[in-house]
This record gives sequence, structure tokens and C-alpha cells, in this order.
Amino acid sequence: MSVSLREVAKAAKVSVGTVSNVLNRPEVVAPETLARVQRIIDDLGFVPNGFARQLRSGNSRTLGLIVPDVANPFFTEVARGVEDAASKRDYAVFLCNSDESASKEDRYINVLIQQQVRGVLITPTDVKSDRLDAMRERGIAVTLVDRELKGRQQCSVSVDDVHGGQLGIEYLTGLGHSDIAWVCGPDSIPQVADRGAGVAKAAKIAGAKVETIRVSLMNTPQGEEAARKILSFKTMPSAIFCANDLLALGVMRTLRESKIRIPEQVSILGYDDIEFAASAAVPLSSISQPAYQMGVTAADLLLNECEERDTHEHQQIRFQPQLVERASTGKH
Amino acid sequence: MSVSLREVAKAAKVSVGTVSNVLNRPEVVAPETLARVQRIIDDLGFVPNGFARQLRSGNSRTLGLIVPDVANPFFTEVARGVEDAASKRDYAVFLCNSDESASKEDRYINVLIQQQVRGVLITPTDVKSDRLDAMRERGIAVTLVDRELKGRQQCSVSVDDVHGGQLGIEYLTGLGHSDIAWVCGPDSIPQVADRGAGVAKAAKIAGAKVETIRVSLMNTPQGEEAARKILSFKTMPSAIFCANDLLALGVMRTLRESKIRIPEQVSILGYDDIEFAASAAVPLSSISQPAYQMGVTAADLLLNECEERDTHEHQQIRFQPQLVERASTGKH
DNA sequence: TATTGTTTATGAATCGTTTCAATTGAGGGA
DNA sequence: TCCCTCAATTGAAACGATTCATAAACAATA
Repeated sequence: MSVSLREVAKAAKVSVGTVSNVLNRPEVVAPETLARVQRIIDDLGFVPNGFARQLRSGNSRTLGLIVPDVANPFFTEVARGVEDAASKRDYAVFLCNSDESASKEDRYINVLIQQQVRGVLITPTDVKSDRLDAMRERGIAVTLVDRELKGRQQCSVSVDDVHGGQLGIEYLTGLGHSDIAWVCGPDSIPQVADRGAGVAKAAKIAGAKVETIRVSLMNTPQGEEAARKILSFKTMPSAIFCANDLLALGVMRTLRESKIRIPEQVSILGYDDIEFAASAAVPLSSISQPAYQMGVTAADLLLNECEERDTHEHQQIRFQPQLVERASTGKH
Repeated sequence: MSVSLREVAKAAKVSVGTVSNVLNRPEVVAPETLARVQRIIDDLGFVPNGFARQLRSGNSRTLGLIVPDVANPFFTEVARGVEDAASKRDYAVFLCNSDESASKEDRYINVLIQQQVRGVLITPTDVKSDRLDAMRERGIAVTLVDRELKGRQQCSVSVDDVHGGQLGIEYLTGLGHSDIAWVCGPDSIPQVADRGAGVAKAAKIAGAKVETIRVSLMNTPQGEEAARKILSFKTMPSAIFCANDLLALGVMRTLRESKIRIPEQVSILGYDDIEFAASAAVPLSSISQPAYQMGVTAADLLLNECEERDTHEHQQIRFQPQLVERASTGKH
């Protein structure tokens, strides 16, 4: 079916070793031999069998990236960063969607081990990390994305989520809001827990009341669900802080259907600052994270670990979130 | 580093062949041997090396999916469909982003060949198909997504783009618009060409004037760019039809910044009906395509071709687009 | 007892590369 | 002419699995 190196060697009347050298160490091959073999390779349309190659050499040029939700623009933005950084260094990226499910995550980790990826970038769905250790034991480098695990010897790129939560509440209380709803997913998601901790901390300092509305997934339909819950309250909060923009867009959609004016009656603050936040019905104020930059940084860290294993030093890089003020939030 | 089958064999005091049988044909192994070997496999944390496995057996359980833009929710929706269908049949998916660039596409095709994927789902950036033929010659099944190539022996899942273009113009002229702007990317993108053909056809029938504004990429910033061009016209069109929703959202954003009222002054119609269309500043009317369903269907076709190569018959499945009416379009 | 069949286990060959020790041959110096 | 170097090339071993022809052990039948 496929042309093998052996066939190329025969056609070029050289040994397999020479063809291999043409591919991997062209400098040791005589120029004219090089040219001749190159031509035959092109003529025959030979593409080396990656499996065989890496079975022998022991390492591939592929990375895995496991995200909890590909449909979330925040993560596609991270993915773009990872991909750009990786392809610059001639690596390809396996993009996997864990869908916030630990079992899907496990399944993909297994696939990636089988595919013998060189390294894995992951936003783990929960704290248990034996799966990650299993990869490391196999010599697969692991870098955490949008997540930091303290006291661990590994690289990570994260954003200060506690600070992000604080930032949001400080901003809202600064606008005069003292009755705030915090819409978020389950606490098992570390980002949610951290942002929630920041929210609680800042609320305590400011003396504001914060009601937590917890939904199962962090997407738009669940945001609509949350909004319906809020609409059923005896007294509506004057501001809603959502743990990500998809939730916020869902909340906004449902509130607007109920003719609630934003921000006059309710302020809405999102998190992530995805591209669509600015195009929303009411342009969404949000806590911004440098998604693309995080992807690039994480990939660079990971590749550094892969390629300079001995001199590599684990780093925890932490970005700071920023408030982006738009029309969905106002004074109370 | 990693535990090999040979080590398992030694620990279990059986031959490598037996361990292999435990993995692949457990029914031929005596129950107690099976149990013993299984336990050792678990104890040692053995995961078979996928490369070696497939080097020998000749086929992997991975697919490739090449999309022109991962940041476009239409394609992430397709990707979700592909992934769900694939994981149901225990395949993993390599998601690749060609970024609308033929060279990146080529590079990824090469990577996928190297990784020896079983099949590839692709939305090719342009018509030249020798790369696709190259894959087929290597025994890699190829299915076209959101794209149909007539007179070719291959599977495809597409939407009737000519009809979609017509549908949009018929709807707009039906609302009384006779001066319409058609905002689109380069004609080298087949979807653009087809939708444009439908637009031209319907405009001719209805006797409407259509001005084409062409941009280089089909994303939000380019939509803003297009809107600036339109704002510089002597006479503004009364309706703008965009070749996808990202363009439409960009157009909408810029027009609103210029205090143009939508749909009173200008109607805007998008294409794809991505999830955010409904949450837009003015909820966006759009031509809807069954993205998730397309992904599922495409993956099923491809896997059918992979697994039943001899009985497989190529199919061209074509979905019909539908108009979704929201607030961004109105009578003229 | 001899023959045949059935079940289970074996281990060498194989897939397509890379690697590396060994070989070849050309050129230079004595 | 002989010896030495050095660059270029060779070819066999190895990577870790699967496959398959064969063997071993035992039971059933003639």
C-alpha cells in the first residue's frame, strides 16, 4: 500500500541507512547522493511511517491537549495558542475534548499514552492526579493549563482565579451592588472553587450578600436555567456575576426575554472575555484572561521540558485577570 | 521507561504470544491463565504501545478532522458531532486547524499520514484534490465535510449552499429589500462560491441589486472591516447578507457603533446559525445548517468505509439549509 | 494400543524505521 | 608502493507489538 524506506533505498540503489540519513542527518550524506535520494523520495511520494519511526527512536513529535469544552471559545483560543506555538517547533497537536467528564478524560489519557505523545497539556477536570502521575512515569511531560497544583513538581500556566473572583465582586460592590448572585458550576471544577473563594472573600470584606446559584455545566443553556431560578426569587439580586461568559450570555438571553433591562434593573458580569462578549445583546462586562497567550506559554513550557529534560526547571506561570468594562454593568 | 509485553510475559511466566492473545483474543486463552495474566497487566500498569501494535497490524483507531477554523463555532459544533460518533465506536479524533491555508492543510495531511490515521474528515480549503488522492492511495479513507465534489468516488456530507444563498436573497427581497450587500470571503472557498451563486441567481430572478463586498477571512474582525467599507458607500444598502455569522456579528458591531439602527435602517442576515447568533446585540437572523448532525453523519460514513471497505458504497449526503428569522431583519 | 481431535501455549518471523559498528574507497604523505 | 585518515556508505540489530505454523497435553474413539 504505502511506499517504504526499503523500496526507496532499492530504487535509489543505496542502503536503507543512507535513506534514513537523508531524512534525519542530511549533513552526513554526500550532496549528490542526497539530491538523488531526495528526488526518488518525491517521485515515489514516500512519507515515513511515523509509527515505525517513533517505535525505534522512542519519541514522537505530537502533543496532546485535553480541554474540558471545545465549544467554549476561551478554550479554542487557548488551543490556537498551543497549536501556533507547537507548529512553530514542528509538533502536531491532538485536541481532545473531555467534556468535563473524568471518564472521558481517562479514556483520552489512555489514547494519548498509546499514541505515545511527547507531552500533554491538560486542564484536568478534578484534583485527583494519579492519571497525570501515570503519564509522567511513562516519560510523558505534563503541563497544567488554567490550573495550578501547589507543591507539585510540574509546569503550569494559570490565572489567579481567586483574584479574578475578588476583582469582580470589588467592581460590583464599588458600583453600589450589595445583593449579588454568583452563578457557577460544581465546586469540583477548581476554577469555580477558586473564583468562588475570591467572591466570598471580597463579599465578606465589602459586607455584601452573595447568593450562589450552582448549575451542572458551564454553558449557555445552563445559564438560561440559572436565570430562570433567579427570576423565581422573591427579591431579585441587583447584579449577577457568572463564572464564565457562556453562562452570562445564557443568563442575559433569558432575562431579556423576560423584559428585564440590563444594566438598569440587573447588572451582569461575565468571566473569560470571549470574543462574543463584545457582540452580545448588551455588550458584556467580563473578567479577561489572556487565553491565546496562555496557550502559547503552556506549549513553550511543555516543549522545553520535552526537549531539554535534564536542564529543564519546572515553572508555575500565573497571569493576572483584568476587568473589562462594557455596557452590561452599571451603578445601583 | 514503559512496561513492555515481554516483561508482562516474563512476570506471568507465559510467552509473549499468550499475553497478546489475552489482549486481543481472550476467548482462546484458558480462563485461569487469562485471569493471572490480566492481574499482572494491572499490577504492572501495562498499556500496549499503540505504535508497535499498529505497525504490525497495519491499522490504527484514530481519525483526523481538518477544519478551516476551529474558532468558528460552526466547526466546533461539527467537531463535537464527529467526536461523539467516533468515540461511540472507540476511535479517537485528531482535530487539526488548517486556518484556511493550503500549506497548513498540506502539513497536517502529512502528519496524519505519518500517524497512520484510519480515515480523514476534511473541509478542504480549495478544489485541488491531489493531496486527497495521495491519502486514498495510502489506504486512508477520506470523507468530505461541508463540501461536495461531483463525479468523484468518495463520501461527502454537505449542505446545499446554492440553495442557502437563494433562500437568503429570496427572504430579503420578500421583505422589500432591493439594494443588498453580500459580504463574503474569497471565491476560492467553495462554500462562498456556491452561496454567491445562489445569491446571484435569486437576485436576478427578483430583479434586486447585489453588491459584493469581499474580505480575506471569514471572521469577526473582517466583518468589521466590511462594515467600514459599507459605511463609506454613497448610498447604504438596506440589507446586508453575510456568508457566515462571524462576519455578520462583526458587521453588526461596527454598524451599531456608528449608531445605525438594526433592522430599522439596515437588515442583517447571517449564515450558519451559530449558538451566539441568538445572543447577539440584535438577535441575528441566519441560514441554519445542521452542524452537529453533519459531524455525526460524516464520521459514520467514514467509519463505515474504514471498517467495511469491500461492501462500502460511497454516498453523497446533502442537507438542506433553513432560514431562522430573528430580530436583525425587517421590512423595508 | 493406536489414532484422531481439541484445546491451549509457544516462539520465531514480521512490520518500517533508526542506530551504530564496521567497511569501503579516495586522497595525501612518506 | 604502502600506510593512514577521513568522509561516505553499509547492513544487521533493535524497538514492541501481532500472527501463525507448530507443539504439547490430554481426551475420546476405533
